Amino acid sequence: MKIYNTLTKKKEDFIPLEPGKVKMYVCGPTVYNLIHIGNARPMIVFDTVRRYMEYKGLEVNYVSNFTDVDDKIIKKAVEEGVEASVISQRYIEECKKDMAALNVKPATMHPLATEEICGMLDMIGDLIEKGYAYAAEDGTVYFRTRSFKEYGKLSHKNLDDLQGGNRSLLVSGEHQKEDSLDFVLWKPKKDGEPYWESPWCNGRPGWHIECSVMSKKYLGEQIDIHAGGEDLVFPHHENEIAQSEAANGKEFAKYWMHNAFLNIDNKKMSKSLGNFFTVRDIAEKYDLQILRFFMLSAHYRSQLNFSAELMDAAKNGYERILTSVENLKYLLAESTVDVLTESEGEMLVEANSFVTKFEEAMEDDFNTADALSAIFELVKYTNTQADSKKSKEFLQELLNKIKVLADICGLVVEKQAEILDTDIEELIKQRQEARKERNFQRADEIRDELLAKGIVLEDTREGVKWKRA
RNA sequence: GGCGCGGUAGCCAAGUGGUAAGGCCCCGGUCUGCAACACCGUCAUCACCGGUUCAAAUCCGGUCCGCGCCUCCA
Repeated sequence: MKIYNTLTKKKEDFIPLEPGKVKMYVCGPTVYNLIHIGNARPMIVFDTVRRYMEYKGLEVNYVSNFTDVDDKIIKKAVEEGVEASVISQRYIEECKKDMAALNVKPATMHPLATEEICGMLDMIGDLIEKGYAYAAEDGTVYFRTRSFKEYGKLSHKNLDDLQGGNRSLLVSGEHQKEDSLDFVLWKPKKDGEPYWESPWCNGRPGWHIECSVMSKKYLGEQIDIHAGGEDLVFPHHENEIAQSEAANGKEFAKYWMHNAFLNIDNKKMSKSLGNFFTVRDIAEKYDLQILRFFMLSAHYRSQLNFSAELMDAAKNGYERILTSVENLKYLLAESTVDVLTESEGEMLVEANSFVTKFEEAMEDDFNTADALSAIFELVKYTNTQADSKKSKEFLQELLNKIKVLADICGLVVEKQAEILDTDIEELIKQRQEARKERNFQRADEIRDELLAKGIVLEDTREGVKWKRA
């Protein structure tokens, strides 16, 4: 299994610190609103990474936080006149609903920043003691960036460029820093803000320290994979490395994975451009499985563009897989042969080549676009070979293969048993009778009537099938 | 200014040395009362220029175009 490592800018063989086990930390969202579709990309991508690893028999300890203390949360709380925790709790619940709809597995652990303050105070104290951090007059604690010799190794920046290039960005209140590159570990509260007591001042943590602390607490001082959106490379992940490695004295994460951004109609998504979509917005128009399929149709490290046209194309592609699965289930019920024949055995060997292709794609830095193409080839093979004369065992094997591969991608391809309203059932029966009598006008009327109710009929060789539009 | 990424068919997207996967959309056909589904078939020489090589979309140099990050946006 190869993983592209931002740290080394190379694809590397994945070797877990502990054989058979994976410690993985994925930076989660700040919960001040419903999550947007950009937030969904890392969730889907890294959930797929996790699923593939589990498929390969690795035990994945997957930790993903919710940042529940932050300026934006406080701002929203002030606007609504409620406690910050009301806002964060609300959006954590909503986020979990969206994740479930996207078929993103819950993390092994979803820690909250506000519940890990003690650990943060410990780590900050430790950093001060070791000379990596200092408290300013007003109680703000800063990390002494230049004291960490390897600072910049992840984002491949050198400190002098950073300082020189950003001198103009120095803002007021920064004068108390020893160096403009220093970043905040702990900051004083302002009026009306939530705060915690600390040796330096009543205040709250900086953003970066929480991930260092939660990662350490739930996964240990050294982890296998740390992941997130590419915008987090600098400064967030760079700062995490500085904090963790300075405090723990050992390499923090072996592999750093970053997904590229999702654009909307070729522009960066932003509220001011009016092209901002929450996952909930998309759910009104599409089954979220289609969004997941769409996200996996490109490599996670390439920029992906979102548009209604592309979602419609994704819908059609995704349904091609569903149709094949439905057909297999139908044939399975029709088949009267139980045992696999020799020629069917040979066909399964051929079908297996698509499974191999799928795995090879995933082994190569999780090339989901290529992996999906392997599923399509398997689907094509299935559509060509499967018919009601084949044995149940053969059909079941094909069905299993498709389901297993789709499940690695987190795609649900089996519609849940839907219950027909009795009047719909009755209409379908009436239409069949009309067709028998070659009263096609009546048959079409009924079909249109059902279509108006969102029921699409298909007269296949195997009988009448229906689905919701 | 610094660092980095990308330009492959109408659209999306794999492929990083040996004569272009897959999906969507068109078009022709089979099946079908029709439609839908499915199947068969058709559809590109890989931004441009030059170089290396027996051989390049794939390596090197240049040009044009698009994009990202550079202190809290996934």
